[in-house]
Amino acid sequence: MAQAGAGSLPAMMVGMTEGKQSGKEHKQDHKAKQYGVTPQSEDFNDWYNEVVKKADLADHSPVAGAMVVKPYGTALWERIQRGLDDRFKATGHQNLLFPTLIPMGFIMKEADHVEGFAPELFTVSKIGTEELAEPYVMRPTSETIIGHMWSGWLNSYRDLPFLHNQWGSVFRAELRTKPFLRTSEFFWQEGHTAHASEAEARAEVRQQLDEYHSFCRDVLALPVVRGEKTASERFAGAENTYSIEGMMRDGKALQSGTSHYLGQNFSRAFEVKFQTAEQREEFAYTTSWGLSSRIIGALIMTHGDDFGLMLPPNIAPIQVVIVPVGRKEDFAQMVEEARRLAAELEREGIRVKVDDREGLTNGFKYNDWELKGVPVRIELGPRDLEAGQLVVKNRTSEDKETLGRVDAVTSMDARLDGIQRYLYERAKNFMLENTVTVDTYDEFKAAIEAGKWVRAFHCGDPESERQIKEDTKATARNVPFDDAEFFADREEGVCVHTGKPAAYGKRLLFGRQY
RNA sequence: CGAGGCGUAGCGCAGGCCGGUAGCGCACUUGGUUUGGGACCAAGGGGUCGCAGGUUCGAAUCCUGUCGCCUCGACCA
Repeated sequence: MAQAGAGSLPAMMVGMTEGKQSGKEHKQDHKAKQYGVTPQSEDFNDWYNEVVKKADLADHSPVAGAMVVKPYGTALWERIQRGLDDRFKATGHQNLLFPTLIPMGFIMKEADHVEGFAPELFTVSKIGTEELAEPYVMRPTSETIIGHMWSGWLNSYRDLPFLHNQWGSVFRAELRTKPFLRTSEFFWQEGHTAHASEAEARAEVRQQLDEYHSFCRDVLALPVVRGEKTASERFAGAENTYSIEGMMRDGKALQSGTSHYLGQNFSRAFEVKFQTAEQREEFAYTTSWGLSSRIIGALIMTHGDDFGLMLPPNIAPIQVVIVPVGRKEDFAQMVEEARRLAAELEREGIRVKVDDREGLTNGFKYNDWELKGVPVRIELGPRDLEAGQLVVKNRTSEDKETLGRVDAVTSMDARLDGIQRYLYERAKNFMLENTVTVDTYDEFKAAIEAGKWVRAFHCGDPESERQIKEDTKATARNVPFDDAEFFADREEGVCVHTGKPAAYGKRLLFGRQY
């Protein structure tokens, strides 16, 4: 019975595998069906674009490089927002909202900042037909206007720290775009804080990066490497930039969140100063940190497979989908039963959806929910009802299980936890297996060419980094922290590129990147 | 923004070289038969051929421009 269905699975898997290997015609087949996607191994780009579209995450808008995030994608983003927002609040941060339009002059006030952002600014120079005396820019980030406002709000050290965060979107013109990964407008959170001392500001920078890290690990099941960016990869206007880097299933790195120590650069430019307890005047020490909707791209590319998305239960908008099966005359009753079951699962705190769509075959529904990455599917039919059992299938497994109904409900939470852990372990192992340690430039090039991450010594010279990028398209992702759980060992050596003594006292992580 | 490719029904495509008023598969609607891994039969609905100009008696087709998407490059989260 249930085994009959499970029995035909391997045949289908083989079919999919053949499709991978024999080229164009099969690719057309994948595309022709509304719910099939090009296998990852055949064309990772096509796979990604098709998953985004067919899983109903996002769609292209008529505006160049600006996407529309559809309800399913937005549900995902909202869950990410809520998770992060709770964490920010728990550490004393407050949300506020700044204008999208920033006076052009503000951007000009911090030298590195201007230089970094000038090429990608959208500018508003008219209202109606009236030319503006001073144009606005669409914010590429909000350090400047926040600095401007802070200068008016800050008098005494007693006012500090400012622990602010804004949820919104920013604009950075992109000539080459990709949904979630690189769009001209993107959605994010930008935290901005001001402190009375460098030490406190630095602690904040680290705290928020760690927050991103644990959120990625525990909620998104994304293993990420915490570390500091090299000088050439630093945020425009920052003293130090730190990042979390994740590995996608094509071996490329994705910077998944950043945190910056801005020192007094912006506070000087915007006169964000205060009186100390000793009655001296001092500029505030500021930070900023951001995580964007790009993280959805990380979820897609870290966990997804040839069947589509695979969402970690802790973030999945729908954790369990119930598909009522059986003959037409039983369907209405099965839907009833499925709703009853859904209510039981909801009482366990689980997010459930009953697929009560009529006229679609079960197989179609199974594929549909697999494409959308729902972690667990339950099949409920007359036979199950009679036997007091359910057929349960994890998105992460090929096998169906037949379980007693009560057990299935009470063990669902543990099952979801298991899937969550499995996804993290799988991604972690993938990252570790695809990272190699090298000591020669030839090995370096070969490893990058093979789509790996590379751990290598570097002299710290930006010109050498530039050269490496030109040769290999790989950049220094970051210098892992001493207490990063991956790649943290301190070592001495010589630069893999120049042969000069290595900087940083450890190997850097290099890779091609999104 | 440079080079290349592509825009024809919701999706995937054919037609274009050789101009004559648009077609296929899937999806959709209705009816019937089905239903535990992408159903079947029958009858239907849906397209100013991305947009704007031009050439022509006539343009999906030829020409020019423009917008958008994809790949590579330069730039970036």
